[in-house]
Amino acid sequence: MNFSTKLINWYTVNKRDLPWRSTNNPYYIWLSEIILQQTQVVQGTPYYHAFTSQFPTVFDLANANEEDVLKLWQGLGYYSRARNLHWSAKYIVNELDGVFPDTYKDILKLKGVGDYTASAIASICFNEVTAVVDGNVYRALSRIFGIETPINSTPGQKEFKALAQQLIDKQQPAIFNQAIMEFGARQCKPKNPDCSVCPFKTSCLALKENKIAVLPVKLKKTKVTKKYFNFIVIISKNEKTILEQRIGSGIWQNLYQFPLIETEKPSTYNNIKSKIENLDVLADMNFDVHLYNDTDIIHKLSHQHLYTKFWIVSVDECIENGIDISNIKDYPVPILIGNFIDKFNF
DNA sequence: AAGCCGGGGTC
DNA sequence: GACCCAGGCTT
Repeated sequence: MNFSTKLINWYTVNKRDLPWRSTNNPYYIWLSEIILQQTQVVQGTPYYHAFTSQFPTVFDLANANEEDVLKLWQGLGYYSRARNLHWSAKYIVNELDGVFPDTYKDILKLKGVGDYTASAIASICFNEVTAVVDGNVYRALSRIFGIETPINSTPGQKEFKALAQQLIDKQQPAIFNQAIMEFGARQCKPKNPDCSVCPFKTSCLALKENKIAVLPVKLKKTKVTKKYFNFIVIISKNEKTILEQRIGSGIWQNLYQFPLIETEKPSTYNNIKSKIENLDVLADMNFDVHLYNDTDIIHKLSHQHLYTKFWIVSVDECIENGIDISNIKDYPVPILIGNFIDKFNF
């Protein structure tokens, strides 16, 4: 039995019933693929339902405000995905008359769509024979074929793409692509896979040579840096607070946050209080400062650990700028801020 | 080629 | 703690 037949037989028996498997509509497949980039199915599924419900067509998404798209994306992370998704929806509507591109080459022109996502959409929706290579495929192929080329190197990416393209079932590329990803996710798992029930157990080179735990090979790891964040939560007499939109480069682009004072080292009360006094919005005002969280909240991103303090600043005067606290949940915020807003009793 | 970009889960 | 996730963009 050849590779594809073995794989698809396994898939037929073991596949999950997932919402996006019941459609070939490229708009829905696109939504699912963007949502699932670097995201597990269990985490992404609620967002898939939310997006298809709130934006049933590409026109609905294109007509939305970016802020509404970010709000719906809140909590999922990698927010450039949401901004690019919105950009591409407008591009499809304005430049393509709302017709979704139907070839790998044209799908690749969408922002936020790279080789993997273009291959997935082109094969699943349009039966184009373009092999997908995601984290699951890297793991499965590196083990079955005993390939030790680092998967995050340029030669590795080319080698695995070529191998997948050679293996793909040209009669049913849509099924093959979904099958190999599902196989990597459910059978050829990162840790402790049950190789005794694997359809490739007799031929898998990694199993034969006891290399399951060391494959796939990956080049180094990005080192994590520590940052010290102080969020200034202003509460005025007229029940307003200040939210600022993050602009420019860096994390959480275009999301909102309380005014942020970043320090080189853990801050002290006196240290922060003097900096709060210099905030323009509080010029010549009397206020009281107290620390909300006794111990730092450590928010972990992929390459930063944010040691976070929330400082509550009560102002016994009215402020003119700022937003009504009653409307605070309308703004898209990073989950670190969102958790605080949910817990804090304004 | 290397660094950056989230949040949640497993082991 | 280390590693992973239906990756892609910027420098």
